Amino acid sequence: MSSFAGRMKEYPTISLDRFDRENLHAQAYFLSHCHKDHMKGLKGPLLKRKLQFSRTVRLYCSFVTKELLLNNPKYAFWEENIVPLELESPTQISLVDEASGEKQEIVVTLLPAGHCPGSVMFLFEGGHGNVLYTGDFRLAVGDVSRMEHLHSGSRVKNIQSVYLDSTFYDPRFYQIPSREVCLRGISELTGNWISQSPHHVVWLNCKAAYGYEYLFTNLGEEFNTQIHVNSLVMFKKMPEILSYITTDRRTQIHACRHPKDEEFFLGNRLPCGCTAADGTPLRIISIKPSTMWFGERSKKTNVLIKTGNSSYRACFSFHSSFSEIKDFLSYLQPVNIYPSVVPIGRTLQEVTQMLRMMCRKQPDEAAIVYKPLGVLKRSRMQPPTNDSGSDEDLFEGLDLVPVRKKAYLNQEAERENPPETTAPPVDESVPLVVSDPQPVGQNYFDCTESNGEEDDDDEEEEEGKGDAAKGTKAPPKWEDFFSAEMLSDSQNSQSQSCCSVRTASPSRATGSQTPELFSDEEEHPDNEETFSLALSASLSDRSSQNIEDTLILHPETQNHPVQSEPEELPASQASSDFDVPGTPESKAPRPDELSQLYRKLASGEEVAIRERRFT
DNA sequence: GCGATCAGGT
DNA sequence: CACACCTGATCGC
Repeated sequence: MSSFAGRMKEYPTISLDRFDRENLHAQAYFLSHCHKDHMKGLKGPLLKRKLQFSRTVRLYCSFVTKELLLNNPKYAFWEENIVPLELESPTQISLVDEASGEKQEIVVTLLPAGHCPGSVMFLFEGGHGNVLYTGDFRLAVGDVSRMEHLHSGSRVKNIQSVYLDSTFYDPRFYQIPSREVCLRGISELTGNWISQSPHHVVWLNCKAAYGYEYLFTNLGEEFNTQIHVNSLVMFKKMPEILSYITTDRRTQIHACRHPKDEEFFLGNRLPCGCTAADGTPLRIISIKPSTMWFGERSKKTNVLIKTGNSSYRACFSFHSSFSEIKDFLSYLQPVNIYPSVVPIGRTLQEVTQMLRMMCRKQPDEAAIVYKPLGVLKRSRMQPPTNDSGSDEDLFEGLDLVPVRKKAYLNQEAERENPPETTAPPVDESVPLVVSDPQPVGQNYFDCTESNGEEDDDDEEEEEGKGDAAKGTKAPPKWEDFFSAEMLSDSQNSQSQSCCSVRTASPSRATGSQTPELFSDEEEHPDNEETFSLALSASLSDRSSQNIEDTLILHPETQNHPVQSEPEELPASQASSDFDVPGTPESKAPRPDELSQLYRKLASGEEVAIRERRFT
């Protein structure tokens, strides 16, 4: 769960995904997606009051997120202050200090995050550098290399800091089967079951959260049916999702919920109470999407596990795996990385240390490391700074020191996996000093920011002992996962001149579909009235044959090798300089445009990932 | 009665 | 298999 306190060092007057405490004073708010752990304080009375007195405070998010948010009346007071932004459209925003009238301009670009419908990452470009706040994300290996707005021509933009969804940034979660593979597993199991008879139904035991929608749309499409859910209202403006869900219980695929649904299921009942008309009992299996991960060398990559007579667990992840995150970071090579999550069993120090290895190597640090006696002192460019207060208290409780790469020379080289994605050079061109905030798409920045205060280095031995003492099974040593090769790789890639892009399966930018989002929106199915499936009683009973106990599906067997197909990329890509409309308040789209937008966003259409980009 | 927080559940 | 929630108990206002 996110423990991000809401603010970024570079732009401390804005708050993201946190709306309580210090964040009450922010000049602008950003919501990456509509999960509750990213909405803390968002309906608070203090914030509500603030809005009544402020003329300038806005909440920026995607169109889909706005729609999902306003679906809950508790957030309705935001309506006038929400500015939905289109994906991949750099937008200039004024940050206004209402007391002094001071203004600061910043450009924000929403990038698809693949976490749930409407989920985005925020790229900020302004006087204090380019920073990327990922929110929660699931991107496949290679996806980042196709994101136009992270590039400037053929170069990767110079990213000062990444505020990272580090949920699975731990070698234990080295690999998580791809979305496509997981989907195929679920799809095959579903198909095998429901084709046996009309009485065979599948219950998708999904938690109440957005993110499963793409499962519904894909299954709906594949089996030419609709999935039964409790409510359609949240998707009323998202036809691409809406067309695959229904409140009509006469369907063989259900994702409905009930507070006692597990109990129901044990009694062979669906959460909606649906039964067969003629008294023939339904034959129900449950499929529970949940995260499954595998270590680096594990050959076991089953995406389905049988957990009971008629229940299954299916692999499904909202978050990128360790190797996906590594790919993402080693491509971007930010100067700093700040984790927003500490994986359980880990400590912040460990994660921070692991992340250091993914940071860009700082030239002056190389000097420090390799030329110990203070040779060369490079002159530093100080970023323009108006931080008046101390930054330290921004990150309450979290010891978030700028993470920078150090030399780790003691790794055994033993890595067979080649670097996942090769990064083009980072654009370190000298920033123009910004006198005029208009020009956007430009990197102001500086790669040698505050150095500094790094006093805490070696605490990990203690931590390790602590873990052992607690009896927690010690997670694998992370050092093993960063071999010398990898370290040198991230350096090499800087000197590489062209971008080799892999064609990994494009990730769905925005999935779609889920039952109830907000708890306060009830409307439970009425279980008194049992609906009947009007079906013939031809029940082929091969029901209770035992299926093997564990694994059902090996993705490898159907996985198309994700080799790097060359992909027709001219080595010299025309550098399109991005035009940035100055759209401080982003005009409201017309209704027709809007519904198109919703469709795109909601369907998980690959909005971001257009092949055309490098042509 | 509402909200925040925690424990415990899936 | 560790997600993103629920519910229920307790406490303070």
